[in-house]
Amino acid sequence: MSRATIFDVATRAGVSIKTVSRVVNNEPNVRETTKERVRKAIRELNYRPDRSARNLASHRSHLITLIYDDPSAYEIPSAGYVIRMQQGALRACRDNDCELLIHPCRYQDKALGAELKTLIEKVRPDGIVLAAPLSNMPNIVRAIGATGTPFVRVSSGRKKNGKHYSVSMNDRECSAEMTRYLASLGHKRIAFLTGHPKHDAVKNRFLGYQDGLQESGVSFSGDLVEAGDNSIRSGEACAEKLLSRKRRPTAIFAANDDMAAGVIRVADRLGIKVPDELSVAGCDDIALAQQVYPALTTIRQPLAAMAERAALALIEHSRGGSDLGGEDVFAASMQIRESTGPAPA
Amino acid sequence: MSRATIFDVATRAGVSIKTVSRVVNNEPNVRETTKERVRKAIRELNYRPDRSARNLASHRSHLITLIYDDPSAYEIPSAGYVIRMQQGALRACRDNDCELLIHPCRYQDKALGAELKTLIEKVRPDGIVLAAPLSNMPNIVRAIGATGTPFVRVSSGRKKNGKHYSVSMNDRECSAEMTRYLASLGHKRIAFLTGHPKHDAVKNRFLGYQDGLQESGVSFSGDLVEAGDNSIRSGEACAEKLLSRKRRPTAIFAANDDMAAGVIRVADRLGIKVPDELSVAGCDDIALAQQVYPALTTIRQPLAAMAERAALALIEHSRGGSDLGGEDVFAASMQIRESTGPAPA
DNA sequence: ATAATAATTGACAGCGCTGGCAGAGTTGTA
DNA sequence: TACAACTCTGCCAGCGCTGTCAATTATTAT
Repeated sequence: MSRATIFDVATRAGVSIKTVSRVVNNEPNVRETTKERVRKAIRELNYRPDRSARNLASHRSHLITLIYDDPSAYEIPSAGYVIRMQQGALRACRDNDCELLIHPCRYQDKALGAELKTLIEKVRPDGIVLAAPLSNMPNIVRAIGATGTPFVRVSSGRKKNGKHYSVSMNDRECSAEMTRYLASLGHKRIAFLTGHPKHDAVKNRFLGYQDGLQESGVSFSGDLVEAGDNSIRSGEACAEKLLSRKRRPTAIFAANDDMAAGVIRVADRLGIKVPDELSVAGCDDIALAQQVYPALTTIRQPLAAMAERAALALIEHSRGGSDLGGEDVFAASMQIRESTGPAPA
Repeated sequence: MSRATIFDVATRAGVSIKTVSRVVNNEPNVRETTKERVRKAIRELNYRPDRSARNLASHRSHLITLIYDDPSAYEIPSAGYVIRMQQGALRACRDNDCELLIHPCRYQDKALGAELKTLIEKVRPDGIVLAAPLSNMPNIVRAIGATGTPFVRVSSGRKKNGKHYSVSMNDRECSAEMTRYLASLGHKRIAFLTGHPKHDAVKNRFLGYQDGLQESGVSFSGDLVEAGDNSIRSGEACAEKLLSRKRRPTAIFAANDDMAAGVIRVADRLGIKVPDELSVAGCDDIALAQQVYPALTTIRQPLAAMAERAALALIEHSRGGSDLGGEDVFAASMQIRESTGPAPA
């Protein structure tokens, strides 16, 4: 026996297929008793609307696409970043009768704009969630915008761009908070490791660091800033420079967790006790943060919640709801663990 | 101007829509000159077939669903496992005009069978890739089988089950190889850390360890086996027991990388040099394996390739191709890094 | 050359659902 | 009581494509 169609349900409930459609889609103006009769028939026949037919007739795909830079392409550990985004976006989709399509890609790819354009034309999703760092790349944003498909940018760094709705994080404020926290522990020489210059979020963190110093009455010194590139290795390199000085810093705040892990590793090699002689803080709260010893004090991004909000906005928009505009800012939260402590006397 | 339909293409090429359909779907029996004319029209109109219409008419969804246990549910680091599976499955889909739907879930969930059944009835994918450990759970396999949707089990441990096609790994052989490798370095006291008893793959590794010992002429001793549960903590606990003995092992082979990382951490604390005084080997080659110091010798699973094969088989099957049956076994590969070396004199 | 066969093309009926609109039934109001 | 203003329901025309099958044309065998 083949699967039940809307016609079977209508027949069994003694109504027209249109009425069944109304019940299935929660449209108004159906008498409660009728509704109940239809629901009963649906249950009895185990009826499930056919997605293709529904999509064809309604001109909606019920598909949201999550586009992100593929971490496995570089064997970097931030797979967790992706998983958490997926989790949030999926939550929104599952709650709203949509499906999520994922599209990992490589931000360095010269032809990425064209690739995404083709993808979008093929799939025709109702909306697109564009994750950082792609969300901060003007050519990508432009390519997607050109397709006319609604999209939401999710980025850790805020960026003034009134044209598109975006979901972002208070990166700068949070870095300032972390800096103030370190200062409140008595640290005076707080170093900062900047990250990859192409990565916007990381710039905001540096600004936040400067804010925090100022707010704490600690003067900024360029000597205490080393430039990394987000990798563990670069964190090690920076740490070696900083920790081999006569007056070394008592705290190091890295723009991401990988570099912070590198700092911890170097401190260990040099016999510098963390946190007794050196406090180390990171940013991102990747899985590694809890795997290093001592566990890393860091900043946790509400990635899942951000992606969920983004997907939700798109779904509502596709239902003919609200316009997509403005910006939603999520608050990151400090995760104080074992790698930070009072400044040494 | 709205998007071009098959009708527009047909008109422009001066053929019937059916012929356009033939060209688009690579059906045989279309004259080359006609084909070229149609292709030209397609290019000029930037025509893309409508997925919904096509799916509706062809009774295929062009959707493959990847079902897996959600790592982010436990904050465990093996997000990389999922990412690699996704990558492989996506490759197959992208190459074959299909899309991938992901469905993370929790294997402990009592109602998981029902959840999956609902999902499948709603989405009606052309096929399902079922990842370990779900692929080894009889009730899940049964629930999915009951829907009638073709599925492929992907598991690291082999399992005799003639009924369904499955893609698996030579876990046991590979563990034996690793054990022989350690023995060949002169190690006589090679300890093994078993993993979570519910995790099938891990059992095979223990068997492989025993095989390897035997093949190397090293006698097995229950004293050298400690029971962990796959976590870093349990690896630490096991290592503490093993390394505090009067005659401690000179090599420790852990059933997964997390536990191996725990061993390295303990060795470090106890001042035991790795690999000079102790060789450590793991299994899985998660990102952490390269982040610990020294980098971990381990076994790399061809996860992406396995998932790709699985998805490919499903796609071919959905095209009316081959039956799904039997088993494909993939070979894992040893990754020899810095954590293993000659046995101390 | 002619019949038989194969290759190529087209006509058309759906696939299962939603949107628009009209008709029927109800309630409210003067 | 009559009429307007709702609320509820059904009819039907697609949505854009594929499957089936018949028609037409090219090729090969006799």
